[in-house]
Amino acid sequence: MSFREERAAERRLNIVKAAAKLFSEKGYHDATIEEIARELKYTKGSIYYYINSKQDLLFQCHDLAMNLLLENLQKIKDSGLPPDLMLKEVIKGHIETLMSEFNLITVTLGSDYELEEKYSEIIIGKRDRYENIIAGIIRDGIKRGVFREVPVKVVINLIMGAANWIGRWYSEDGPMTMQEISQFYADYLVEPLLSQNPDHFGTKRAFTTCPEDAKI
Amino acid sequence: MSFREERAAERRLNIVKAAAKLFSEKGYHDATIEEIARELKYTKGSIYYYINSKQDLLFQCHDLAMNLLLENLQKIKDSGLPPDLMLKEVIKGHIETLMSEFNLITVTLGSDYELEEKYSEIIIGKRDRYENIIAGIIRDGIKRGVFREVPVKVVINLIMGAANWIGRWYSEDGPMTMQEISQFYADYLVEPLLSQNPDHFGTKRAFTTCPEDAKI
Amino acid sequence: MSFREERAAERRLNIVKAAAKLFSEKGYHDATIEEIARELKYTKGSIYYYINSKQDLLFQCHDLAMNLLLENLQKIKDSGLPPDLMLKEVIKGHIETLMSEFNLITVTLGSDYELEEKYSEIIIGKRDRYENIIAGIIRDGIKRGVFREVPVKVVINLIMGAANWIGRWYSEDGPMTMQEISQFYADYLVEPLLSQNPDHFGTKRAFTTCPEDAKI
Amino acid sequence: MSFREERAAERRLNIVKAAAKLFSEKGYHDATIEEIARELKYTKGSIYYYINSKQDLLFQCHDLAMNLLLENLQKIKDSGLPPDLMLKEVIKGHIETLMSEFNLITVTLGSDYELEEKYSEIIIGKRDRYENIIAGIIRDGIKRGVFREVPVKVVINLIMGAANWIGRWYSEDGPMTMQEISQFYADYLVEPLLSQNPDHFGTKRAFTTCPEDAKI
DNA sequence: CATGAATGAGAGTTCATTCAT
DNA sequence: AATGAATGAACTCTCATTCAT
Repeated sequence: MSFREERAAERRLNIVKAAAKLFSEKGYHDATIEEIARELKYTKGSIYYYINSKQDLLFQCHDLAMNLLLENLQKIKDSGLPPDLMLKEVIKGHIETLMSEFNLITVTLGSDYELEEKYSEIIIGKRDRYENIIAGIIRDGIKRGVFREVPVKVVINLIMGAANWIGRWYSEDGPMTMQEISQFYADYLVEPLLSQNPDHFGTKRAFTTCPEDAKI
Repeated sequence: MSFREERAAERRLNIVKAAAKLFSEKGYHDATIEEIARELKYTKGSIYYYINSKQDLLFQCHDLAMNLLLENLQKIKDSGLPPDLMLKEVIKGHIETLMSEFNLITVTLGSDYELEEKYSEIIIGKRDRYENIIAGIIRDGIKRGVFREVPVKVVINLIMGAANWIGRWYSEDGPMTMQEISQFYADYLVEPLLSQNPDHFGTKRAFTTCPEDAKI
Repeated sequence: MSFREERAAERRLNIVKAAAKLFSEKGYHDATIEEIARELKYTKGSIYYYINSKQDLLFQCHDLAMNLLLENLQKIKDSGLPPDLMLKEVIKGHIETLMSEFNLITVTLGSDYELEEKYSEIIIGKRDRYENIIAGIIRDGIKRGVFREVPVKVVINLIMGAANWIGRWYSEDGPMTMQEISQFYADYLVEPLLSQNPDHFGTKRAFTTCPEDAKI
Repeated sequence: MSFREERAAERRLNIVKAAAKLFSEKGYHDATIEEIARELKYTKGSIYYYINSKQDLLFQCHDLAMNLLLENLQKIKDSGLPPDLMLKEVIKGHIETLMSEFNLITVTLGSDYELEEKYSEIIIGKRDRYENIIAGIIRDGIKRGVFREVPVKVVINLIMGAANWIGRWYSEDGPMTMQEISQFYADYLVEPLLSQNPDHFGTKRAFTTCPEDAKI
């Protein structure tokens, strides 16, 4: 990549981040190209030298966010931890990526309908990959007897929902740090998955048995 | 209420529901008043005979949704069930209200920034009331030794996040019915709260101890 | 006129007066039929039983005002006073009618363009009649040597302008009463017209001689 | 000011003048932005590149007009003429500015209520300044014995009213030129103010004595 | 590269007017 | 005689996008 291309790439990234910030603050529609430009001390016209359209900008936010999440997930998957600890790391990593790249991810977790189909297909593809990797970890845990039999996809959605919601209420001024919260979430959300060994104590678990065909 | 007033009220409700449907499908901004009107075979102008503004319509969606949730919650609170069962009912009730009035709630759970301050104040007030009632139930459970000591608000947010996310992925064609899902969520999300009696078995719970000042 | 017709006529008049009030307060465009109706505790629909259109209402304000002015003028013209005193009475009468029917006249003196041609023709006709009567008085004064030779129409416009403007600034709380003001205006505006007898004193009047063809 | 800024400023001025023309012809409400654009062969959208709102446009008309009047007044005030001649110049200058910037001033003299408060405050401020300067001239004349004792503010309003009305009736095809008219007005309106020396001739002035507390 | 300028499609909103009841 | 309901035409304003310079 030549010097010029590099500089252009850097600017493009800045624009995406500025867009993410504004999209996340005011929503896709209420953030105008003008504002994004102003944020970077560009003019409206200049922005269009680097981007194709506002949609494109939104897509790039989504894409960047998914890439970050996937990258983080891959690292954890390669760590060789046992399934329960690995899943906890996944949850913690998800939450921490989420909060460290707040704007970016807020955009991603915002409504879907804003993204045109040709873009949304790509993003949905990555999201599926993300969830499938996690599903793999859980299924592995089940196979190895660490986790109970559960409807895997449902559990993933439950976990993702809980985690994704954090951006809605978390405040730095609250009594818990981000690390404490992510740890708490990880513990809270993995616990019900654990298959407590019936040999050791006769716990009657509250969970209804999972319908056979729901073990997705 | 006279016959005419009744009919007017009914129409107003229809308009709110149609708006909710479109807001939920395409987002607040992309749904136009014209479309809402078309949905009901009204003209754009006629809509304005019943409403004050598009914002007003959005507010009414939010308000209606919160009222439904509060109403349902109140019933459960008055049921006299023990805390763990009551909390499960709360979760099930939340999810089922959510899914039975899908459009309405999808709107509500969408981005906040769309609602102007004068409206959002009211909605936030109701949301706080809702969460405070649930907090009361959990605190009661803790006091009675049914639940462990936990950061109450964090738990509520965790639960709400998990539950609210369902609208994003649930499909009627999936392998689990709404009832099965809500039951599963209730069980899954209440389980980590239960204080398992240490006399009966020496379970080592995974939870980190909750920071003293976070026991909100 | 039957009882019914009489009542209808009365209502029509009330509507015109309410309209005048609002037109005068907020201007023709910013006053809505709805407001006019509300003022009278009617509904928008009912108003249309009595009037044809908003324009019609505006026209009736104009017409009513002109009739009042003409009526008053006629009385003075018939009084047989000498020209200078008569002109003073005209000015005082004009101002007092103007201020006693404040709303009505404010409307009339507002911009013309609001009145559609078919209506404005009628009003302009009456205005011309009004001015012609006054012109007659002045010309008579000139003929009788009481007034100097002046461009009559210009003088009338000067006088009307000064008088009509009063509505813009007069406040009941001011130091002068309406009567004092109208008297002051009458004196001030007639004085320069008086032909001071050159036999008695050699006043060099400031007035340039009036161009012959301007003695309209 | 760069070349570009200069051109932009010029366009803005053109837009204001075009707006003034249409406002003056059809009234603020009946003149549409579309028409203003058409007048300048712009598109509706382009107009909004230069202005903020229609109100803004109206305000700028008012403001420009007041600035012209104030500028003109200042020049006369600095001329060092004796009070009577100075006042005549003021009247002539007022009328001539008025007629040379006909559209602009017609807008200004039109109804007030059209201007929103935040704007009207500014304009009223300037109008007050204008009237106060004239009041100063008259008071000076009174102090120096050139003018009689009169209620100053009332006289100013009388004069302004007479002058402002000219726009309503003046036609270039009439028998008097603008200069002749403005001279006539100046003479006519100043004459009753002059304190004719009672030593030279025993004129009995028609004026009622001015109420003591009205000598504002 | 950058930008001022221009555009046009469309959105929300208002309101005089009509009409069935 | 009165009114709730409905309508449609018009208007202001916004903004993503384009383009000449």
